[in-house]
Amino acid sequence: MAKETYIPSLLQLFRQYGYDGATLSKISQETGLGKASLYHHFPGGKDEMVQTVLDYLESWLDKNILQMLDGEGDPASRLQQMCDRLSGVYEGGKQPCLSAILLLGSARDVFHDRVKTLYKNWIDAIVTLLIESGMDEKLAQQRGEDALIAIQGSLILSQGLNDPSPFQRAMQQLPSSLCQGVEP
Amino acid sequence: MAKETYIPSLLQLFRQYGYDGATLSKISQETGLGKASLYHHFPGGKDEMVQTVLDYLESWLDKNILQMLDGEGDPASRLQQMCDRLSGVYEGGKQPCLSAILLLGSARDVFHDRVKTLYKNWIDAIVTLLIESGMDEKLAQQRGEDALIAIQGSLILSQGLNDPSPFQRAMQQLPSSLCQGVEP
DNA sequence: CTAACTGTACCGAACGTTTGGTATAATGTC
DNA sequence: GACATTATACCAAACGTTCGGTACAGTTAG
Repeated sequence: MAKETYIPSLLQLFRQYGYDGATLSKISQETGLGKASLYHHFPGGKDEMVQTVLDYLESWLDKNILQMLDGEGDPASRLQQMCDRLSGVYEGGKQPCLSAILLLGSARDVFHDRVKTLYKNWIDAIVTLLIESGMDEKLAQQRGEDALIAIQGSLILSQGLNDPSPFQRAMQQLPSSLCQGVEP
Repeated sequence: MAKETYIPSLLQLFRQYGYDGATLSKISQETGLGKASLYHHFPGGKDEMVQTVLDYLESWLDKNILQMLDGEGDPASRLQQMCDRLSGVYEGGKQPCLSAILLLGSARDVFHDRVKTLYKNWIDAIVTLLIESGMDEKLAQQRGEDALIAIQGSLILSQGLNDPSPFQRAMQQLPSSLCQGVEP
C-alpha cells in the first residue's frame, strides 16, 4: 500500500497521544505495519511521518480553506464556511490541533518553521478577504490573527474542560466578530 | 535544600522542552542535583515534579489573580491588572503556558483533572467579577471563557509565529473587550 | 564532653525497559 | 526472474527509576 494510506491513522495517533506519546510500537500496532514496513515507507522515521501528515494537512488547508476564502460570495458566509469545515476536522472541538501539539512537544524545533508558514498563510488569506471587503488594512491584519487565536484558544479550552462547547461557540461567533467594523 | 527551591528551574525546563522533552538528565543538569537526589525530594518521580510545579502555579494564580479579581476597584482596571501580571509570567508572550503543554503532551491523562479545575476556577473568578459589575449571567460566562481563549490562543500563536506581539495585543485589548456590553 | 545514634541531603553506578532504528531473509506480485 | 513489500530478529542509546552508600548536622545517652 502507498504510504498515503496511513496518513489518517498517523494523524489520529499524533493527535491522540502527542508527538512523544505516539511511539513506534503504537504506530505499528495501529497501522498494522511492522517496524520494517514503516521504515520502508518512511525512511526518515517518525519525523518523516509527521512531515507527511503535515504535507497532507497543508494541502487540505489550501484546497478546503485558503482557496475557498479566496473565492466568491460575501465575506461573512465564506468565513462561516471556513468555520463549518474546521468543525468537521476538529470533530466539533473534541480533537486537538496537531500544530499546537507539535509547537509544545519535545520536537518543537524540528517543526516550528512549517507551523509558522502554515499560520502565516492562513492569516494572510483571511486578511486578504477582509481587505477585499473594505476593511482597513491594519485592522484586517489584527482580525486575521484574532481568528487563529480564537481557533487555537478555544481548542485548548475545550481540551482542558473536556467540553467541546467553547470551540463550537467560537466557531459560531467567529464570522460576525471578524467582520465587525466593515461597511460603516 | 528544600524541594521548593527547584520549582523555578523545573518550571523553566518543562516550559522550554515540554513534558517529554524535559528529561531527567536535563533536569539533573539544570538543577545541579544528581538523579538519585531528585528522587529524594520527589519520590514520585517526574510526575511529582510536575505536580509540585502545578501546586506552585495554582497558589500563584490564587494569590495574584483570583484574589485580586475578587477585590475592589472598577472591573476594567482589575482585568487590566490581570493582564499586566500575566504579561509578566509569560514574559510578554515569549514563554508558553505549562497547562497547554501538559494538555497536549503524552501524559495528558495524568494532569488533565488539575488543569480542568484550574481553568474552571479562573473562569469563575472572571465571571463573578463581570456579573458583579452588572453583566448578564449567561454573557458573563461566555466572556469568562473568551478570556481564557484569548490568553491560550494568543500564546499559541505567538509561539507559532515566534513573535510575541499577538499575545501583547491580546493582553492590551482583553479588558475592554470583556467589559463590552456592560452598563448600557 | 563524648560516643552512639538518627535523619536529611546527596551521589555514582547500575537497573530493567523502551525507545527509534537496522540488518537480513522470506514472501508476495508483476 | 525481478522488484516491491514485509516479518523476524536484533541493536545501541536513552529513558525513568532504584540501589548501596557517603557526608554531615542534630539529637540523645551515659
